[in-house]
Amino acid sequence: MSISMAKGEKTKSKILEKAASLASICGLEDMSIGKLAKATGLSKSGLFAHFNSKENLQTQVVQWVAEMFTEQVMRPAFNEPRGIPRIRGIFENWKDWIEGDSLPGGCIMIASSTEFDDKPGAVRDEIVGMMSDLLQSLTRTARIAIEEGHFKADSDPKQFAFEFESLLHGYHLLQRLLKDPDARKRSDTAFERLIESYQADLPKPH
Amino acid sequence: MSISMAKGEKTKSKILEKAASLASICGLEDMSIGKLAKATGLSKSGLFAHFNSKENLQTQVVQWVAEMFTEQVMRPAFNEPRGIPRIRGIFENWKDWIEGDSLPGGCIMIASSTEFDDKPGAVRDEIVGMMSDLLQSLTRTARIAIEEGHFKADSDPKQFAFEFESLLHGYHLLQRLLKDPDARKRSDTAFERLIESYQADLPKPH
DNA sequence: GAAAAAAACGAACGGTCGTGCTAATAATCA
DNA sequence: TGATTATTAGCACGACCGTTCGTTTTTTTC
Repeated sequence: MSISMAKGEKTKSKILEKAASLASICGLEDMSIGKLAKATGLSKSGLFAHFNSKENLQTQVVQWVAEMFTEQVMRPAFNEPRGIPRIRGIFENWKDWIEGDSLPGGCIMIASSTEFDDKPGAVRDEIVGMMSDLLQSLTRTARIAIEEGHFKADSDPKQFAFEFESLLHGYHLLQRLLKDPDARKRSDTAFERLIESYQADLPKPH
Repeated sequence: MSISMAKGEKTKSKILEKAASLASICGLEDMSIGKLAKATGLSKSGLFAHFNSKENLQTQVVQWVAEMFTEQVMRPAFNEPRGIPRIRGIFENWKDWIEGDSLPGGCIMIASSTEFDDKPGAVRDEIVGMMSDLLQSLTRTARIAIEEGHFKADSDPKQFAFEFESLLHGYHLLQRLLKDPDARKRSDTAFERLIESYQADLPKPH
């Protein structure tokens, strides 16, 4: 009766998956329960019963996306060696993620950041937490690069995280709004310049 | 009868001003005609008559905001000397703009870029045009910095424009979503690093 | 001033929104 | 299997959506 966790959770996952797709295209607010019900084949009220408010649904979509992001962008990169290779891994995976390999509408985290920055409430709080965690992860990864001697010892890891994150936002703009065919090249160039400027002098002698 | 251009245009401006404020907070799509009517004191139908569809209203809001941006961010910076000072001017003015000195909800251009990147239509087209123009202006300004000898001769002005724009998006995130008290400092540091890396060697002897 | 034109209003439309209820169905447990 | 519980559906609600239309008010023009 209590440890079951059966059918309900299964369909809830299906719903959240569709919801993430839908929200990535039309936004978390514009994603209505009616549309989502149609997309999943459920009835509006049947779907609603899983979450007990729209705010709840939105919040859980954000959590779902955050897990997805961790799984597809961060975790694979942590198989890379510590330091710059790992940072490069995050960069590459994140670009793929933005291009819509997972969500058809691109990176919800970036989109919802601007959508909810002036809408107080539980959803905003969730997004703030998610983005804070992300920046913290990036900061940690930069700190590791310092420890490994890849980055200059006096580098500011939080500063690096900020500049790294900014770059991805820029890529998002070029790729998804402007559909600039040079988007990858532009962000790659900027990324190399960024790495270079943080990189420790005296690269290993060839 | 034809050259009049009187009361109508005046209230239309008032409407667009309020609309820009409202949209900066809740988004272009979530800004409803009803809310806007309440905010302006007009009746819903009276307001609607000025634009003949919501899409039209949204489009004109985007145009209005673009003009406002040019007026408050770009134009004052063009009083600065050509080259780096002018670029610095744009950067400073844009930060003020994002902080909400003009629009309470921050930079609509950035917000609507992610809101409409997957919604085809006239509004999206308008936003694309606006952002393209903006990047073009930034590119031109960087080219001038090359001409003035401030930037390295082999600098890629479009590349600079991309990195500059990215930075402002990053600032938007820190300032408006995360309310990071170090937002200014972070973006200032990144900006100086950006300028430095494009700057011509051999600064003029002191 | 009166006549003509422009601007704003009020009411209503078909739809969709989020959200409650109650009944039917499906899964689980005894 | 039958009883119980968890999951879905149907229906209805009040509110608001964008939009239309006919009327009234305000502004402009002569």
